[in-house]
Amino acid sequence: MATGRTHRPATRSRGIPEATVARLPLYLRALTALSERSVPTVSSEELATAAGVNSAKLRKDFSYLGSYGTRGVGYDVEYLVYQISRELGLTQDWPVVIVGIGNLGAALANYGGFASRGFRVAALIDADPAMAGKPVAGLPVRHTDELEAIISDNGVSIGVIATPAGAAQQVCDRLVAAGVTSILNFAPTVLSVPEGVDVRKVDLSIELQILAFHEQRKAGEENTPSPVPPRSGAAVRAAAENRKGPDGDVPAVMPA
Amino acid sequence: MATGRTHRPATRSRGIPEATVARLPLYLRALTALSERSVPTVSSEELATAAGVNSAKLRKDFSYLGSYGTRGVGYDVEYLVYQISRELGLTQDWPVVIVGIGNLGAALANYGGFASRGFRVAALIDADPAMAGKPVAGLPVRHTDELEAIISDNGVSIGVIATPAGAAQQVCDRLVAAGVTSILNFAPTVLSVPEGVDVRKVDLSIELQILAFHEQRKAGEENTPSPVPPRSGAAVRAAAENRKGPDGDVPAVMPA
DNA sequence: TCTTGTGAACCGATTCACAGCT
DNA sequence: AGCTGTGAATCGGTTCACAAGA
Repeated sequence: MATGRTHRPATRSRGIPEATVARLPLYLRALTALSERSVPTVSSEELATAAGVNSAKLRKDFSYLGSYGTRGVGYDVEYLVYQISRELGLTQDWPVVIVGIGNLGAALANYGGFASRGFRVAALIDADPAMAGKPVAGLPVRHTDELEAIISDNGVSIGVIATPAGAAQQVCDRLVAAGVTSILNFAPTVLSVPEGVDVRKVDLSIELQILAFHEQRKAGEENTPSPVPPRSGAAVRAAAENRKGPDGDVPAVMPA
Repeated sequence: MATGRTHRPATRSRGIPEATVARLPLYLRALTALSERSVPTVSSEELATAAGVNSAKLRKDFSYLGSYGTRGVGYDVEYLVYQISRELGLTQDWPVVIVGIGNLGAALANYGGFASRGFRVAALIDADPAMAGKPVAGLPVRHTDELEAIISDNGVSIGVIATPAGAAQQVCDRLVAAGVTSILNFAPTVLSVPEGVDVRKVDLSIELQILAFHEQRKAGEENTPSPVPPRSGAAVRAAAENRKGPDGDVPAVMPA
């Protein structure tokens, strides 16, 4: 990595670990709840419990932001809410576009958590001309033709893709060409983007498959004598040759 | 962690790294696409590109499953599809329930990728009596009262929570009490579950906040002389005392 | 000759444990 | 006395680079 490394003398060097960044929203949510209950201060232990992490991790995370706590006391809730909000960039507002207003896109448009916390739905975009003009979540759906204009008119830098998998890459390309540099992808495809563009993926079926893996594991522990019979290299090859698995024909596995 | 450590003599020890498990669905998707195009074999390099990872990682991942490739040739697509499917537990089918049939729940119910790949929507459940009986995605919505019966009648072990945040924990408790041991949570809350229950979280607003963080970082690199003015401990304390941030009053940050 | 499979080095993140401050 | 902040140890995961094998 050849980042110009801002040579700061003694103070905290920029560069918060990615894992920490991913937890800041969690802390922020917990802190916001405390703030609403007018709790003035909170210890790392209490806050960690509320956020579902352990206290050492939380303290280390906060230490990357600066020394915002008070030894012997804890953290000032309001102050921390502000610091984390600022660190995450939530003190400014981010216009976002949602592309693909099917069931999921509509659900996202209606999702309340979207509007709060500095995010604002600037436009809903769909390729279906029949959708154009229809109001969804109080906004008229715009046609894909307008995509570039919408992005630049609103200074949109974050795009949400909720199209079918087949359309995702080309929508992505258009978003990027129009100036979007952060993408949240709900379509079950790998998107390729140029350097400098961030993509985050939310994939229902991947999550379910991960759960199924562990679920199967649990079931196996209870009643299987040997969880999976280990197979020798020879057996493996043989099975590969005649398209057979250890327990019968290879089943037709469904496409994504 | 006090897992009984199954002492297997020489053969591959059980225990696929979590990071690897999380990528198996990705490989499976890429392989399924190749399979549909009747591609017989694939090299680690090609498959890695299709799945959006690097080839060394992919080979290491596969090595945990066994020696399923052929040196100098690559991997047999059909065979690998089957092996990964089996490893993930997709050769059996998993009945799932979706609780909370609002916009999101309905979108999930309609999501095609759900039905394929061994997952079957056993029931849609909602607390609103007015919803009961209404068909969503071809299934009648059932009332929450029936939750326990539905779980046990259908042998459901995977539950999807798409309720508002406030209801999520109690729905979770009921699911777990009824026998569910894997939960996919779309509600923006930390769920607490007993040992042995897996929870995976999908959280739109967290993903957006992470993107915003990086987006802000990008913007800062272009035009800010010094990204964030470093603040001394004294200044920090002072700010905390009078509820002030470095650039004004602490703004009212929205709740989740 | 080509591509897999894997030790070994490396790197980031988590946990431990305690010094430092209130 | 109590709780934060952080070096040091540890762990899990990634990358490197090459030996093994088709």
